[in-house]
Amino acid sequence: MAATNPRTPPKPVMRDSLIAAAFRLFLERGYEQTTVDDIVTLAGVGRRSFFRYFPSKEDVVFPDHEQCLDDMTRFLAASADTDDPVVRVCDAARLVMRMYAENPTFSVQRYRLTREVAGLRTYELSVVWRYEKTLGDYLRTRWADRKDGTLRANVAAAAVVAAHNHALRHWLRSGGEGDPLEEVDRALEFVRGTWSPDAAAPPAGPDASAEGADDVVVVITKRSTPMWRVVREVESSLGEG
Amino acid sequence: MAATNPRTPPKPVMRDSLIAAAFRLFLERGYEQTTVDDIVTLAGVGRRSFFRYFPSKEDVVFPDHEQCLDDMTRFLAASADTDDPVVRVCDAARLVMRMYAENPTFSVQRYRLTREVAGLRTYELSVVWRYEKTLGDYLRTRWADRKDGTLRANVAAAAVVAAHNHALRHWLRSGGEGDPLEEVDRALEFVRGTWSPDAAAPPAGPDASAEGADDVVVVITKRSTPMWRVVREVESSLGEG
DNA sequence: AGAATTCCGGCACCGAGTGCCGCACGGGGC
DNA sequence: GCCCCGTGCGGCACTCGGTGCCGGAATTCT
Repeated sequence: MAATNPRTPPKPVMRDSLIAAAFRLFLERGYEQTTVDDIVTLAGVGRRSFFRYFPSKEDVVFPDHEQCLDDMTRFLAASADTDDPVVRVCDAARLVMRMYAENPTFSVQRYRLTREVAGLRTYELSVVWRYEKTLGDYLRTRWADRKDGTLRANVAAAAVVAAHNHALRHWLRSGGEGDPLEEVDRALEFVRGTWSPDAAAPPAGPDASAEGADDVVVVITKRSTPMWRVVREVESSLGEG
Repeated sequence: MAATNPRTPPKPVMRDSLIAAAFRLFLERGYEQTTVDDIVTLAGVGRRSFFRYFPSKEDVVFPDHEQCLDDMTRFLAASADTDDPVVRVCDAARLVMRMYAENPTFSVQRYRLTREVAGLRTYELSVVWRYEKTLGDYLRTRWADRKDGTLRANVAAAAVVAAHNHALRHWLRSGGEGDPLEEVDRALEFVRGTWSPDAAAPPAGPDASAEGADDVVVVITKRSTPMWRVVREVESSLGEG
């Protein structure tokens, strides 16, 4: 071995070396076949230090999500009230995709792990849930005055997360080829266009948005139709303005 | 609890007594403060038997989800191709809500546990994910010919699950008062009306099943909506016929 | 330099989960 | 009656993730 580098710029040297050692072992012999003792032995540190930097063995697989979640929270907190909430939330989702895109090989390797190991998959689920909750909380406050605002917020957050994950997984399955940002844009556009028709993207002129409050309900019935149901549909949709 | 379910071929005596003992201890001294040894001691059985009936300590908190997931899978597999996929998926979500509604007190107690204990929350997340995946798989096969079918399926499944959870959590937070089925119907109606405009239909539609070909397309758009988008939705939904 | 704080390693310990073995059933078969 | 065999249960003994605690070394402050 060459002489150790005397330059140690920041402080997270041990943290990074633990991540490196962990992934080396995870990829070559599997996650569950690797014990924490194996990791700390390879990294040349004490076992106790591992749990100082990572609260659990699973956390070492997702070392950057905590930071990304902070970024998203700050991003949403810094949004103006004039912005379209849905657009803002889509941009927040793009933040996550950008994090994945920064290290394609690392992201792909991690994806292979999470696909095989059930424990890592559930851990990733909990991370995704925190993202979704962050988006949902933001939408909830923005739509606090709206009737069914919380329901709308929950569903919208779930749809955005689902679209993001769709694009992300497709990109990861391809091995990190192509531009994931482009893919997630397509998916989010689909969500925004299909789910939330207000403030459509392509035409920048949303008519009757200022103080109109005039709901437009279009009912198209083809052939014979049980009218009682159509009436109920219209009534229920008019009931929530 | 009286013996209710006749569909239990094996002898669930020990299993039920383990569940009862576990919840007694969980509710009186907390989940993490209760060890598996405490449970088996109270139940009067050996420690090894616990893990014969429940693969992990968390599984004892969700003893009925496995059965419910099977029910949902069978329900979707038994659906005719003429059914509206979205309606079918909403009915599948109702199945889950019905399971919760069968034992309100038990559901509320479990809800309190999952709210406090982080480990149980992530476990519940993994269960919800399996439901969502089941719904998504079904929609994916139904929309295989559609452009962006998988994206549509993922987002729709996520929206349905989010709406279901919204109604469920609201009902659980109220302590199990009122009719949760009614609440989930409202929430699912919102999703179907807002997200998927094609073919609004009653859950048990007696019409349109005899000789078919009488498609009813109802498009409801809230607020002012760019008409080109409505037209596009109608056209695409008519193209499937 | 001396003191205080922080960082690290090495225990000892707890609890979840597993493999293995022995035992007590219970039911045929003869 | 006996023996045989499959099954369900209990009781180890063990691994491994995770935590509390303490002593020592490195670093920083004054």
